[in-house]
Amino acid sequence: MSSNLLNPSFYKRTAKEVARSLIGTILVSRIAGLRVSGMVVETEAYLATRDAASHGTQGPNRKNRSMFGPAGRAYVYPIHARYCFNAVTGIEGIASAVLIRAVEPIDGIKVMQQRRQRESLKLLTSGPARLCEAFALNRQQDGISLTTRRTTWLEQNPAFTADPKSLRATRRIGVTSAKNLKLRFVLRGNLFVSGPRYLG
DNA sequence: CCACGGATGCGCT
DNA sequence: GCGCATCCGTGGA
Repeated sequence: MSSNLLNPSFYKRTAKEVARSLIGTILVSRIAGLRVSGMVVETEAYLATRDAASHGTQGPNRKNRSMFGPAGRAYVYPIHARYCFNAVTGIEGIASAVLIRAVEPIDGIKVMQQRRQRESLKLLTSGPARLCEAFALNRQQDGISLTTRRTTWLEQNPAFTADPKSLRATRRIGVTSAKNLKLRFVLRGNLFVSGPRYLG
């Protein structure tokens, strides 16, 4: 049971490795007494070096501080009046993280529908800010540990076997710099992957 | 299915 | 003001 919980050493790797490894794992939140979960099907890595799109490139400030913290904590930031959720990776003091861009809903679908004000399963969690709303993630979760089962965490999924053919790397979505790096990972063909179909 | 434009709040110039 | 790791509704193929 608790052996499924992803531990700090899982996150103490490069953002690219962690982004790839997170595909197929299970994201869980238990907030306001409501538990929801989903399988991670899309991630993006934001690197410690040579990545102009990373929020860490300007050095630490109040907004991005948790990105410089120890691996296995959350980095939640606001954008366009919404929130996006990251897992911090790598070495403490150097900013790197993995953005969770989409999950496939598993438990708590009614709760997600209520929070999202939508019925359609496809629109509940297919996008970084959509899944934050469905999982009730916001700045209150910024900096919290993901390696205890407190409010938000990630688990290994025993039912999922990573078929290398189903894992695909593409360019990241929405970034205005470092566009050409292939740091987005998706489960090929999964209905809940965000963005245009031709990107994989 | 895809492209487009407007809305949204925050931090910085 | 403006940019932003976004979302949603609309309109056309």
